[in-house]
Order: sequence, then C-alpha cells, then structure tokens
Amino acid sequence: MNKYDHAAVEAKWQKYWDEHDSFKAETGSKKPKFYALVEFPYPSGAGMHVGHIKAYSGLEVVSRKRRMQGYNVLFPIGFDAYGLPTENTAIKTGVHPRKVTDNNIIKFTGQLKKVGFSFDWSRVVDTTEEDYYKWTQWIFLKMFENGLVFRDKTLVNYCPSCKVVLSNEDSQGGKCDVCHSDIIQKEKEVWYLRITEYADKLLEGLDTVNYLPNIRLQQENWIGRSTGAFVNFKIKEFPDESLRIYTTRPDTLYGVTFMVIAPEHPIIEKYRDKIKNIAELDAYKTECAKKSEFERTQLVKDKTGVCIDGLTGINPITGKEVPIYISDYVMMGYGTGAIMAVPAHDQRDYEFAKKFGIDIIEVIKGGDISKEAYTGDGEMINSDILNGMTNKKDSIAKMLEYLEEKGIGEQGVQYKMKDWAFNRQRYWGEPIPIVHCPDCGMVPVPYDELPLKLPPVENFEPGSDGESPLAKIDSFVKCKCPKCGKDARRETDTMPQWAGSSWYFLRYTDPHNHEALASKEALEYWMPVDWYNGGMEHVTRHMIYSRFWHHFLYDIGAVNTPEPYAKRTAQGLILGPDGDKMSKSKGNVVDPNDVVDEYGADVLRIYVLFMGDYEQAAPWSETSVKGCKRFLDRIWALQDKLIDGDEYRPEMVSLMHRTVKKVSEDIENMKFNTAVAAMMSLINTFYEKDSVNKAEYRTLLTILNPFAPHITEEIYNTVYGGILSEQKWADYDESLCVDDTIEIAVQINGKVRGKVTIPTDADNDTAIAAAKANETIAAAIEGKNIVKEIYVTGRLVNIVAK
RNA sequence: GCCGAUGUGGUGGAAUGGCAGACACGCUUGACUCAAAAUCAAGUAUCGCAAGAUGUGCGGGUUCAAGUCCCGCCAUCGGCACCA
Repeated sequence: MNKYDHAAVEAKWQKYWDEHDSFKAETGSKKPKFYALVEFPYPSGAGMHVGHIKAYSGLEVVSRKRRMQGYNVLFPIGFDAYGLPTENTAIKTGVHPRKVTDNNIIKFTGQLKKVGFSFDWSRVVDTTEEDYYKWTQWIFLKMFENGLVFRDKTLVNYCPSCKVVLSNEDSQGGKCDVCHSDIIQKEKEVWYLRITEYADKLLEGLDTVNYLPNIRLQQENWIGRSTGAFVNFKIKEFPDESLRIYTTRPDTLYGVTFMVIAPEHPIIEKYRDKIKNIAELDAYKTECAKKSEFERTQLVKDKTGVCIDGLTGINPITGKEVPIYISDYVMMGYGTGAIMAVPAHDQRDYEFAKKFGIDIIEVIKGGDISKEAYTGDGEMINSDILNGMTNKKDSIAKMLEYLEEKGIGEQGVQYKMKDWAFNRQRYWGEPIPIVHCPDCGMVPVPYDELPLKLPPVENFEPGSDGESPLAKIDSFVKCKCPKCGKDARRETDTMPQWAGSSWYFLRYTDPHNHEALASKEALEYWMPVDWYNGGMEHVTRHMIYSRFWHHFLYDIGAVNTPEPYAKRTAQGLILGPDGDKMSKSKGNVVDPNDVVDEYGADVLRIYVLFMGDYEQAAPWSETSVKGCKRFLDRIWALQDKLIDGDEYRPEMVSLMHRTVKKVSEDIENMKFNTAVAAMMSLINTFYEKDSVNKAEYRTLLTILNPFAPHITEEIYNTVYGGILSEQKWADYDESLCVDDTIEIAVQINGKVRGKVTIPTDADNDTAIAAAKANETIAAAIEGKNIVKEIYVTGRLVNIVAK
C-alpha cells in the first residue's frame, strides 16, 4: 500500500463536496430537520486559531452523523464582522474597514474549507452587508416602535483608550473588553434597550430549554432576580416626604437602627437648603466620584459615610427615629438607592455600625452579634408581631402581609441585570436609524428607506470627545425630518458589536430574502436551533442579548418560538503548549494551517476532539498530534490486511456492536475523546488479529467518517465504491454487545485475588461456585469462616471471610 | 466574600458505588537499517529480588466494596462582586 498522501486526498474530497453541494440544507424537506449552530467567528486579521477548530468540530461530527442517520441538517457558518479590531486596523493601516473585512473573510473561509467542515456554504452571512444589516436596523426600529428603546443621560462605562461607551457586559471587571484599559465613569446621553423588561421572560424561558447546568446558572446569576419588599420610611422633619427602600429581609424590620442612601440619591438635592451639613456631604460625594473601580473593590471592608444632619427617618412599624447616612456602599443603580440598615443581620451594615458607633439590635437568635452579623435562621425576638417565629420564609410572609395591610410597603422584585447601553461612537457598525428633529424629537427612519447605509469615510478616527467619525460627515448628518420635512440631524452613533449576532441564526434559515429577515416557512421549518455550541465567555452577553431579541420578535409575531436555542453546550479552551491561555503576546498560538499542512485536516480534527474532555480546557501538545497521525495511518494501512466477508466474524460480533454503540452514544454526549479511544482500541484488535474483514472495515469507516471524513471517503471509494458520507450510519444491536462468557474478578475481603471465566448469564450460585473452584481462591479461604458472598452481575464476586 | 468547576502515573486523560490508570503521548528494550527517521514487537503507577504492600489533593466517616457517597479542610481555574 502506498503511503497516505493527505494533501492530495483532502483536496480531492473538498473539491468533490464543493462541486456537489454535498452539505446543502433543504428548507421544507420531508426528512426530519436538525439545526446545528456554532458561534460564527469575528474575522480578525490574525486568522483562525485552533480554538475555533475545536469549537466547530463538535457539532461538525454531530452534523455528519445526523446526515448519515437521514436528517436534513442545517449547519451554517457566517461572519460577525462589525467591531473595533477591524476599525483599529483601518485606522492604523489606512485601509478601509470594508476591505479589511473582505480580506479577513477570504482568509477565514480558506482556513475553514481546508479543515473540511461540512458547512452549507450557500448560506454564509456577513453582518456588515447591507442586505443583512438592513434587518438589524429593522429589528431596532421595531423595538423603538414598541417602547423598548430610550435615551438617558447617566454615568456610563467609558473606555478612554477606545473612546467608546461600553455596556456593563463589555466592561466586566472594570477593564475594557477590547483593549483592557481601565474603565472610567462618564456622564453621557446614550441609547438603551429595555432588556430588563424581559428579565422575567429570560429567566422563565430557561425552564423550557436544555442548557448545560453551569450555563443556565450563569444566566440566572447574571439576571440576578431577588424578591423582597419596598418599604416607605417617613422623614421626621418633612412629614409629607418619605424615603423608599428595598430589602430582601423585611423580617428584620424591627432591627433597623439606621438608614443609608447612595451619594447620588436625589433627596439630597431636593432638601439641599434644609440640610445643615450639606458642605460635608458634597465633599464626600466628590471623594466617591474620584475613586476608581479598583479602589472601591479593594476598600470593600473599610466603610465610609456621612450622617445627614437635617433628615431623620422614622421606622414605620416601631415609630422609632433612625439617622440617615450617605455611603458609597449603597448604589444608586440597584433597588431604590436607599436601604434600611439592620446591623445585627447584615455584615455590611454591621461593619458600618461598628465604625460609626450605631446601636445593634438582635431580632433573630442563633448568632453572636458581638462578633459578626448573623444571617441564618432562628427564633425571632424583639420583634413584636413576629416574636417566636422560627422560619424565615414565614416571618417574611407575615411581615409583607402586615406592611400591605398598613399601606407602608409591598412586595417587590429586583434584578441585577441593567438595561443594555446600545450605542458606540464608532464608524464600523450599523448606523442607528433615527433622526433628531428640533420639532418632532426622535423620529425613526421609514422602513422603506432601510438600510440606512454607512457612508464612505476617509478618516475613521473617533472625535476626541467621544464622538463618532460619522458626526464629521455633513452629507450624512444633515437630513430632513421624515415626519415634518424640516431640517434635522441624523443620529451618528452606531450599534454595538453584539447587535448583528443577536439574530444571525434566523438569517441562516433564509439568507437571501429581500422581503423579510427570513420567510415564515423557513423560520417555521428550521427554528428553534436544535443544538447550539459555543464558548462560555458568551453565556452572559451574546446568549442573553440574542434570547432577548428573540423573545421580542416572538412577541411581535415575527418568529414562531419564544426561545431560539433548544439546547446549549460549551467547549473548553485549548491552552498553549505551556498551559497558559493562548495569546498573541505570549507567542503560544497554534495556527491550524500549520497543522493541516504537516499532518492533514483529519489529524487536526481528531486531535482537537481526542485531546481531552470536550468541555474541559486542555493544553496543546505537538507530540500527541503525532499519535493521531499514527492512528489514521494505521487505518489506511489496514487495507493491506483486508479479507472478504459480508458479515462480522463470529469472534468480532460483540466488539463491533459495542464499538458502534459506544461511538454513537459518545457523540451525542460530546464525549468525543472516548469515542476516538474506542475506535483506536478496535483497530488495535484488528492488528492483533492481523486482519479485518470487509464488513468490519466498512463499519469502522462509517463511524469514523464524521471525525476524519477525507481519509475514510477515500478508502471507502477505493474499496467499496460510492460515497461514504451518503451511506447510512452503522446500527448496533444491544443484545449482541455481550459475549457468551465473561471474565470476572474474584475478591476476598474487597481485594482482587483471582479471575474466573463464567457464562454471561450465570446466576449467583453458579458464579460464586465458580469463584470458589479457583485454586488460589480456594486456598485463600481454606479454613476460614465465610461471612458473606456477593456476586455483582457481570462484574465480580466478593467473598468476605474471617 | 458569594456561586460554579476541577484536583488521578513522567504527560493529556479513562472509569452506571464493583478489577484504578482505558486510549494516547513520552520513555526503556528488541526487530528492521551501514546509520537515522518511519514502522513493527515487548515493557512501563510506586516500593520490593519476590511473595506482597501502598496508591486517585489532605483529614475523618458510611459500605462487603469509595476516584465515585457524606462531613470538615487545602489548592487551582472560571464567573459575579458592597446587589441591600
């Protein structure tokens, strides 16, 4: 047999698949549909790295298997091409972002094809194409129409280096997601999408989908729903005024000894003239504004604050007066920006009270409040109506009832999730299709004028004050109001990077539609996505955003299901050979092209799946790649050991069926590493026997095909004729997975002392008798008192002897 | 601080409470070769000549039997972080 020439064979079959549209999905087909989705790449200048390959290889294997099982499979790919890195390249090199993007897409496409992924290349989408972003703008306008878009002047996360406003999701940890500079807080008028309105739907929707538990949990934490109570505290000095607080522990209301409001709380401005120590408060406010994110988190334990002289709260159920402080441990952005402080049962309040010498009143027994706050359950004391109760839930319920009856408070819900800051002061993004008219205010661009095209620009530098480069283009900015026809100004901000990716999976179902984002038939046929795989890093951003958009589209009747993804999984990272995260700066990035050139695409595909548990991170190892190369070479060389046979040889039957079962099940469970191991094990047996028959070889090639499509196609075509990927997936018969006899271990007191072979269907007595008949075992239990004998079917016998 | 994941040979990693280390890498020895690479064969947890003993981050426990279950710790990674 000739040596396997991976370059020639892979090129041959890739050409064949291309010319025959082998992986084209057919909308409306009678076959059962299967929509497999992988996260489309951002086409960066660096090209793809092996992490992309691993991310796509999982569902690639599933898709190829599904096709062989008779499914009509949609496995699409596209490019999420708007974004800062491209724009920064453009600024640096002077090449237009359009050109940069096109070049990068060509590069990515070449890399993907070289790996032999079975994408439907007729459905490629590019979020920066007019025909695509037209519908991104359309969705935005629909949201505008439905009151989900608003503008607000607030403190925003601002990256001084990128000169853009960032969403909370993009500034996690106080660092810019793109350039890792420190984020500062800046007051700006920005666009928001009212995602909080969908918080409950996003939370409840999780019950109807199948996400990996940790993915679901991260989303739940991100949405951060808490139930509690709003309670109104009257102000002693101004009987008509009340301060509204939010608490999750209304059961501790009797333990309130002070209140705290955020430094930015509006009540301070309202009573500015009446507050005696206003200068002191102002000074504190200024100090807080200066603190960086870093300082705030570092000084978490050290509580600071100032007592307001001139405003005093009144506990609504005890009538007791309580001082009001301002402190930066209370945020304006959560709840009402004001809290009731219960130092005995909240650690933060406890620290504050200790520092400022405030009373601590215990209302729940069980802790030692001379040392720390007690947050557990216990008997209620000093609490009048709640005294003697021992269950937190019951106490809260009773208190809520009381509050509502007296009209001083009511049950309430809060979310950690904030509304989505939806604009960037940058060029390379979808223009926001809104016109500012001096008379009519914000006016949407009419639907028939979409897409609102991104105008050609020479200079992509953002303005120094954080203005979009579009603001400098008069022909774009100056326009007529679509409503009244007067001179108006066009919005110059663009949408954030996450816009285009929030609905791309819908476009795949009908990518060339000019009348709608996708036809009703296509959406109804394909949606929801049956299985979506991607990175954990997108669980709280892309996944939340796109679910939000989809729920909205469902509400306006544009799509047929509330949830877009029926199932979501995530792959683990590929680390550099040094065990560190791959990064350009560390120089430990592995280029898939190099691997394909040297070892072949099939080897690369097998290796990224074999290197470890798919969901776990694992370091790259060049020497291990060679092991996969060896495996495929041995598959190839088996052609020399081929003998005739239409059926499995009798001694191979159970192993063949077991292997098919193992590989079939492992693929479904994303245990690709053990699936490959099972096939390696099988060919080791063929080598031990020094032969493989045609029936066995055919099955092996079939179940290996999704992993290594090129080499298996080539062998199949040579040996059997025809196209392997058009053949049926291999079946297995559960009853044939076992042999007639089985070797079991025999233990004495839990330690293995021997092995015996027994019939597979042997009963307890037979198995134990066989075990005792074994010489070593017989000798070992000679003269001993047998306490117990256990036979675990098909596994072992354990004899307990003294 | 809170939530989650992980911890097994020299390495990557396997193990529905039932023979720990499948499969692979690496290494050792041998075959082929003038030689090397490739390939093939045998071996490879630790200690021990052996019989045997010990071994899944640490300390306890449950069980005939624990990597797996329970209790208490430690370490690493990821997410959130003064969320009232």
